[in-house]
Amino acid sequence: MSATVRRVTVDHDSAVPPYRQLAAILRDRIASGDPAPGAALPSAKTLRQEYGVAETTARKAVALLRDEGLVETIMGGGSFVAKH
Amino acid sequence: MSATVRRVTVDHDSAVPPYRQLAAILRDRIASGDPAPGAALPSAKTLRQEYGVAETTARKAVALLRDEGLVETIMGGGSFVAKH
DNA sequence: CCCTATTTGTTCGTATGTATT
DNA sequence: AAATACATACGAACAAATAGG
Repeated sequence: MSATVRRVTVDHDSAVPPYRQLAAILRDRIASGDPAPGAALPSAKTLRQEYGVAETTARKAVALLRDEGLVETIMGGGSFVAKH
Repeated sequence: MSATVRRVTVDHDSAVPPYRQLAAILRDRIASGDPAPGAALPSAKTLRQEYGVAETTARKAVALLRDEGLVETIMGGGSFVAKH
């Protein structure tokens, strides 16, 4: 019974663009409760470091989640997981 | 009875970001029937030249209209005024 | 209240990939 | 095959809002 290992990185050689991959990763993290509703997502700068993408790419990923209503952003404050 | 002259350019010193100004300009143009429904908007490159903004900024303006359902974009083809 | 660091918003320029014409 | 057009990425820069001491 070997557990399935899921790679949690961004693959720049994939057909799926990095910003969509990162959005998917963040969606999964939120679905698993980390970060929890009301809690902040990592900053764009942190996402850049953690996933090896440009800061602008990280922002684009978060913007996608914002458009989906999954997160709410406060300018200068951060992006937070929506509660409802 | 002097007609009101409306400036149709992007002001980089305005509080309103250029991409929003350009989106408003294009909205007005579409509302006035130019371009007409089904017709193509100027390309991002043309918008760059006509309004003095970066191509990426022009794309962001068009993306806004796309999100509003005002235009439809065909990759490699162009952006067209929605018909309904 | 002030100063500083952090964080998001936006722009620009450049480069590459992919689809259309 | 070539030119045009959209999609995406990266890096650098500055503004504006926020957070913390």
